[in-house]
Amino acid sequence: MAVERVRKISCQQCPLRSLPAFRPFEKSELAFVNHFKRGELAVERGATLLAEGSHSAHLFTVLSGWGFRYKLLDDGRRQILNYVLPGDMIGLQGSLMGEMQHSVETLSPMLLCMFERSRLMELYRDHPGLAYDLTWIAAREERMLDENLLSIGRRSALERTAYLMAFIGSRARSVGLTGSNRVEIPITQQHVADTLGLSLVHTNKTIRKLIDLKLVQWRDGGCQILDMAQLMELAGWDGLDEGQRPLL
Amino acid sequence: MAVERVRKISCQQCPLRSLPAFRPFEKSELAFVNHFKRGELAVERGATLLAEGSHSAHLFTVLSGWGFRYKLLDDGRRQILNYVLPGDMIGLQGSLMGEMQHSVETLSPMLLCMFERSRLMELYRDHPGLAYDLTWIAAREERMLDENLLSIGRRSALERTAYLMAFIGSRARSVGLTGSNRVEIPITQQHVADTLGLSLVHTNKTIRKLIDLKLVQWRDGGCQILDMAQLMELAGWDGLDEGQRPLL
DNA sequence: CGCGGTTTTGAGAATCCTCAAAACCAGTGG
DNA sequence: CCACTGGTTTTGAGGATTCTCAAAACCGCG
Repeated sequence: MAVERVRKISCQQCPLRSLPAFRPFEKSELAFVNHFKRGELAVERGATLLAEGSHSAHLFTVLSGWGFRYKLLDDGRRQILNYVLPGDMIGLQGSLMGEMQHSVETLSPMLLCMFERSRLMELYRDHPGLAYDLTWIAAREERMLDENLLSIGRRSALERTAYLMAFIGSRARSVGLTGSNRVEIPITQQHVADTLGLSLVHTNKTIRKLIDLKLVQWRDGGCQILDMAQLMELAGWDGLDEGQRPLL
Repeated sequence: MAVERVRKISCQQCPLRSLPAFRPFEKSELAFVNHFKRGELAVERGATLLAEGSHSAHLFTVLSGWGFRYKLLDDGRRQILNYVLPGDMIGLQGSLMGEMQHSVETLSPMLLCMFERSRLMELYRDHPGLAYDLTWIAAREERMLDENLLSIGRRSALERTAYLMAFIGSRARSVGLTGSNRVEIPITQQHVADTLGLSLVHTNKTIRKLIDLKLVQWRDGGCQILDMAQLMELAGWDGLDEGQRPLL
């Protein structure tokens, strides 16, 4: 995984932080986060950031780029568990519990914020607000997984696909990833299939229906959302109710 | 939900705490948890402990009994997300984030430990170790959901069913729920179906195969695990690697 | 004995899968 | 500039899995 260290931008002037999706931080919190941050990391598309079974889990926050978390069965069947977008933490589970039980791979070039795992205790000791935030972040992930589970378990292929597009689309929109006013998602239909528990062929036929309905577009090796409202309607999904969230 | 308050047993002499599954607590931690605990609650089978959409989420730990978390689609389709056993927390997600996004129902009479949600900040402020534990607990739930997602998404009906039996069985065993040396699980096949994303009929036919293989038994309105190792083998599942975990 | 909840069985149908091959497309090297 | 390559999308066809509908059997309980 060709990796490149780059200079460290201070958290105080992190471009993400000004987005309305994130709650404003106190000066002291910001100072600690900045102290907690070791540096930045640039990785290319297709890199494996964290590997299942590994014990040296690092702790990151995504500054830019897309990725996904997944697990494999012994015979190679893959299940994508969730996607990671700018502002999301990676490796919290592994940092707390020791061994990684899932892998994380990039879908695009990605810029990451690396944290000093050894300072985690310091965080809990001196910054209860941030500690609370970390639990909150874990609970948010849990919530997304609950939704995904509902989707895979109980929605039809068409509903599921519509749900996934709307889900990723609205997450992307919330962090300003609206390239030329239209959300673009750098995933292949194989990723969609592995997320939804469907075969590639059937996924393709299902996506085609969404394309024919003009709800999405498939271009340049990725997906564009054309009509979020209709997708949500089709999926019977109300959207994420998130107010502001913490950004570490 | 006919509810009955009962007297408060001190956390210091909580019967669960002596199980090897739980990490020993410091005196000061125990003292705080005891202070955090408001009292106990006894509910009967079939009670709805927490309801999706509700804002008055309480925070509990299960002392005894079984339950499950679930979500519903508008038309009534139900997805069971996970089960709750003695030692598990209920309502953490809702306590932190405000609104409940799932419901919790009991599968048996249940005895609960109620916590004073207003003291959560106190916990984060004065007990970093416990704060860490709460994040850990959230991460553990996330891990279980990851597993369930993998199962529903990528395992066949037979593998899925074997996985679920082994999963619940080993969780039960880890908290000493081995009634007469054989794990007994108080769920119906409808619950299994709603957990695995299968229809009731197909679930029944799949369970029958496991019964014919003498891996499980179905008796007295519940399920008994006969051969955990074989179930794990069939599912291609390695088991929970959990060491000791916190008990709040 | 009757009742409600649960499990079981059968049968036909819909969904979704696998296999296989073609089409498409961007990037690479000749 | 074009042929080649590897990755991705598309299409067709047959088959397996899983679903729905319907009814019967079972079972503890009042």
